[in-house]
Amino acid sequence: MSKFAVPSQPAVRPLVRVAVPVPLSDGFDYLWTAGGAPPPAGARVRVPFGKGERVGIVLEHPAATMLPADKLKPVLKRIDARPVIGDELLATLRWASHYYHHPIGEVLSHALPTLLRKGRSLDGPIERAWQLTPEGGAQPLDRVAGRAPQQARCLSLLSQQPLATETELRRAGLSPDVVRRLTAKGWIEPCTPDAGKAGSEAAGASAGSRTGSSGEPPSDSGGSAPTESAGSQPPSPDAGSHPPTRTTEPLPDLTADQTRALDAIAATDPGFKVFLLHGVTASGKTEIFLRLIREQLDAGRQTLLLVPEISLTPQLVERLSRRFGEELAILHSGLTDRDRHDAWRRAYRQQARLIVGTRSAVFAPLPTAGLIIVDEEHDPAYKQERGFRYSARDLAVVRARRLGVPVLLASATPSLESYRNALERRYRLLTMPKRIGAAGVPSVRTIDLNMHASRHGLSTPLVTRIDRHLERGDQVLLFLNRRGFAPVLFCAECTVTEECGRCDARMTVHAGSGRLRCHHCGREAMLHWTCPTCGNERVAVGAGTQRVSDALKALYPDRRIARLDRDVSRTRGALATVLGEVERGETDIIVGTQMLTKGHDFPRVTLVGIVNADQGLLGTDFRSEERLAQTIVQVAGRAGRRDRPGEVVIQTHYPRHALLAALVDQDYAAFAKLALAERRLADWPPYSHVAVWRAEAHDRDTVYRYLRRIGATAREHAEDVRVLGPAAAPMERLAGRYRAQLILQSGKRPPLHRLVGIVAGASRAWPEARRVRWAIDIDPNGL
DNA sequence: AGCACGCCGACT
DNA sequence: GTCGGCGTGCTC
Repeated sequence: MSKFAVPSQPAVRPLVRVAVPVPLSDGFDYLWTAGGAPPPAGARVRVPFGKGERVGIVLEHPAATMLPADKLKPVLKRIDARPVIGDELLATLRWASHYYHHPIGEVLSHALPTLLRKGRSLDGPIERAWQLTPEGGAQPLDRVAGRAPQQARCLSLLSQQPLATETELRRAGLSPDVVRRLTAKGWIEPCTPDAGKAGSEAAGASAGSRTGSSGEPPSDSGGSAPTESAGSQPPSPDAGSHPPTRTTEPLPDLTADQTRALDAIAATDPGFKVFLLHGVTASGKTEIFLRLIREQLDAGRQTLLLVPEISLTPQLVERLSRRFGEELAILHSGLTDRDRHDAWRRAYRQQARLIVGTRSAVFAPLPTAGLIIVDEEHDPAYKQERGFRYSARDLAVVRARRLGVPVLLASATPSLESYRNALERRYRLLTMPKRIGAAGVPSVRTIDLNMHASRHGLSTPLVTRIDRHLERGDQVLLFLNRRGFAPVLFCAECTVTEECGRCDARMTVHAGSGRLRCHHCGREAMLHWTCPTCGNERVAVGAGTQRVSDALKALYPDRRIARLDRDVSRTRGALATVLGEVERGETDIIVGTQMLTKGHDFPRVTLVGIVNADQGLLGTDFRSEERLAQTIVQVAGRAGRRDRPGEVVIQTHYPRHALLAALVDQDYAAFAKLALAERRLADWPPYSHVAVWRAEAHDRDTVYRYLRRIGATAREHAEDVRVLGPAAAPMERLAGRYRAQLILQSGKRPPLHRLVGIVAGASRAWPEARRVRWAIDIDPNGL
């Protein structure tokens, strides 16, 4: 009778709590009726959900449920015998779901490649790819053809494309036997399919027709009982032999800085530890990575290397592929579902021991992790800006802690968050202040635009310097973070500029195509120079990359001038073509945007001009100065890498600005300390923690009605949390929607997270919440 | 998020 | 008389 009575049923039917990929709840309870032990946490199951069925992931096995018995449905079937998501990753993802206030089902589905999300089996063959070895490439085809025509055909095929997959070879009518014989001779070798493809795309070559189709049965999804093929299990650390990896090139000698950094890492106790490697451009950070990765491979452990964008780092991928060949797996959004599935499973099966990828690769399976590296850790691309708004860099640290492995954050321009952690000894700071070679640190100076007029973005002193460097036969790089011809189309008569109409933004003039384009929503319109209201001739004010490169062509008709921005790189292969021409010295001046600051090095460039630094100085955001400093230092780092001294000039109306002064007179570390002092005074991150509550709708009132209610509720419950707003987002209208935000700020995380949890829980039931698109952004990149 | 049900306008 | 608009509610 008492509520403490022991349940009379001796055996309760087991329950499983399942994460289903819907933006709701922390899991749905189901019955396990199939007998035997229910699937373990991290394994996929197919469950009835609403009218249909979904693939979910088992979270736990609760002893009891709040749900009335008549609502409980049984699990339809088990998909995996073993977890697809191991305990460590599952725990990290549950933590992330909580920390970023995002539903667990969606968080978990982010961690899996599409095919696994849909229920595709873990088992099944992984397609291999083959490429020519140098010896294979050197074989005279006609001689081979005399004795082994099939082998010759295979060699010929592989000389026409960088690699071929098993399917492609089979389609070409080449038997596995031919492939085996050629491998035995050392004329061809297996390689990483995705690496070769990334490389070949970067080289402008077509990767051919290998999409979608596969040699695997198309629908083994969720089918029969899971097979127990050995390959699908996470093997013990030393299962299988370590395939020999190619080291065709001798290891380069280390600089004193590199040796010191590596020694410092080697000298620390094993286990979790965060290193911040602050190495100036060209100080040889990559070689540090390579040595550390090699060490892990030799110990049979996996390394995860995160990079901001694969497509911009073909050089790195190529270098990794050369050194680590078959042990490399690449994960990024540009892969086909099929390739991603394969790469993911190679990591899961430990056939891949080096996993390189962008943001979402932080969720890669790492059954024998030994090290995590985050390259360019300051890069905003690590933050996902929609849906599940996580920071891959921060999650890398969280994951490393749980894995008990070291994590290396590296950058020439560390984020202020990481830098502060290093200064306060929570992270171990490793510095590499010197460049490899004799080039030394470039000289940096400003050009005061108040004293020197600029035409088409170019001031006389800048042009003078360009002259000098060109005459010496050197290359010039001009950086301008603005595409198109001009950002403003202005009528002097009406004093009116052409606006987007859907956004609070001006239309950018694209003179080449004779169009106006909104860079925020993509809207396009015809470009008419005559003003529609008064008929006056309008003028283009300001300069974009197109205008600057046009002006340079007029100024230097005999020089080869190239432009690189998103407009150019949209054309397939154009990025690689332009970069290749610059690299080979076939270009004299390269003008471009952000794209130039990432990944690629330009060894012949001796002058870097920053056409306009002022946009960043006038930014509204607490992070805009940090971003500008990072951009300037990164682009400056492209100059004079080898034996030639580099020169950097910055055009600005604010040459006395303290930030620029710090960068000109000293270095990034000096800037960072200055910027941190300002952040502390203003109580911005990393000295406070911020969550932004964003909302948007077609109607302005709807947005504010919602956010005012969020604000009121937040203020009601706020303890140690400041609630600011609601206020308009920096661009209030974007693509026809009104956007506003509420800022929650606190010196401590726990009260902030508690408050966000309370308000989020309450607000989900409000009718106001249904009328807006809303999101909670923890640790926002910007406001 | 999907997907249903449900109650009010312009069409064959 | 129907097709279909999206408001509201539900998913173990």
